[in-house]
Amino acid sequence: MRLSPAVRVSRYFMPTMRHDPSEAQIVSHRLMLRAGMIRQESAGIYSWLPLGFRVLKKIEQIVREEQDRIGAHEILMPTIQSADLWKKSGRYDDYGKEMLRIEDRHEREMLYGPTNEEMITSIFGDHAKSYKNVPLMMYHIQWKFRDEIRPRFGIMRGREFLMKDGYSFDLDAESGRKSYNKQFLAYLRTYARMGLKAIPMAADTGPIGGDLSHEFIILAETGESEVFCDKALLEFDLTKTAIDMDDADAVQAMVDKVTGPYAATDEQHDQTAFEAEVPEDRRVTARGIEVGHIFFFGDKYSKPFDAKLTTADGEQVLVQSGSYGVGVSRLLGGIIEASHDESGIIWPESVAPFKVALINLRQGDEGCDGVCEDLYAKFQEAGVEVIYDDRDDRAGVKFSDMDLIGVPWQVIVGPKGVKGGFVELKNRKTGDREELPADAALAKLAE
RNA sequence: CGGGGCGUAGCGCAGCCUGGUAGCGCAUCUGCUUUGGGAGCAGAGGGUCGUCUGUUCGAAUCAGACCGCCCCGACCA
Repeated sequence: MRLSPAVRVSRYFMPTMRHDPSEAQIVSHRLMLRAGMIRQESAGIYSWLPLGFRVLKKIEQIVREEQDRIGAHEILMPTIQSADLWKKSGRYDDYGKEMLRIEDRHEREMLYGPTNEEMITSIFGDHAKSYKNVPLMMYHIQWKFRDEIRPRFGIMRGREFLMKDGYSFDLDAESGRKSYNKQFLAYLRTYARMGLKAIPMAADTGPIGGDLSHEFIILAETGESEVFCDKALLEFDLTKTAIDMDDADAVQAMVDKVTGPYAATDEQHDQTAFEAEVPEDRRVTARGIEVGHIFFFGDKYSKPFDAKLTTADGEQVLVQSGSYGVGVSRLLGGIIEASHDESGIIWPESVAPFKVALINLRQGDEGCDGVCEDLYAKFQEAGVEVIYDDRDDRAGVKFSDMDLIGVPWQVIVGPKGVKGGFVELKNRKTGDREELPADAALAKLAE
């Protein structure tokens, strides 16, 4: 989806706040409200304002690209589902009060979907009948609703949230593992592209057993659970390694490499094993935020939905499946928790709402206006997303707002610079500034 | 759902105890002066005090019920 390439702050809807709203406790919630990215509509339910929407879409797009890269196909299933589907799997009763149940005008039982295993299994099962139809992966990025007992932390644990959920379909468990592995690596790439260090941790596999369930955790002080891992995992960078996703052995080797070192959430943690496996100086104990969960569940859903495939030998077997979730909206909060300072958000360039903030320090000054308008047009021509602060306001207001919303680069145009033939380029993250001619700044940012 | 707290202008809050014309800071609008890190002066607009019921001559203030929101706990992408 295409986002507008450039906006003027004077014509934008960006209700920034100078003070912290009293209801926000954690950093990401406070900053998202202050930056005018979201607005709470109800407990755990938010409207996405222009700035927040842009970031949400950028994150969504990265998730999408990495799913496409491993050959998963995007679909879109509805938010509202029929209770019948869930009665078939038995989860209509199991899910309890977290499921938002509604009734239509004909008094049919419906629900706002908390996830889509039932639906995708019935879609697949109705149309795929042969071993020739697999392996197959499909995913969608859709709003979900879980009626949390106590929503909190803003977007991090809302009731309505945007989630990518993917599903794999295979003829047997061995092939299923290959699909699982592909998703595993896709997840590492996805998070890395957002500037996050996500650590896969073995998760509870429930009644199915096996080793095919991982939670992806990013480290942040405000994390909901305590996690323990080998420091080696923090130093590993998958994006630096080229790998052929169709080479099952290479993929497995990579997964083994990343799952080798000790890593566990408090639920799975074994202190004795931790101390035995990891030298003291490499033991990391921190708090983590779960931003993804992948799970191979075999025939758990294919059985009730009777989703069977005919093998090459003419036998009927239940399809083997897994599901792969990414909390897309939660990631905004996660990224902010991991990347901010006293002044506000520091977006990694890959998800930043704009790459450049163009700041006119003297709106109405012929020279400043001229340089800014010229740069504004040229950034657009160069395909650089730019937000131009053209408000007739004090410099301090603009500096603060642009720092707050976390745009990676600021191009500052003031009367002194205009006279001297230069603009100032500031890096939001490092705070480094340099003075250089406008053309040079343009060239540097257009790279 | 248990425990705690809050609801007064867009945001942050005071007023409530002890009932009597609804206030402050920031933000907004107008004018002048300012102009490289959230300006100064002067003026202006903005409120069914969460809702309902009661007590009272009179309720933001007292009582009851309800609704909403926040925090702690059990639960979760």
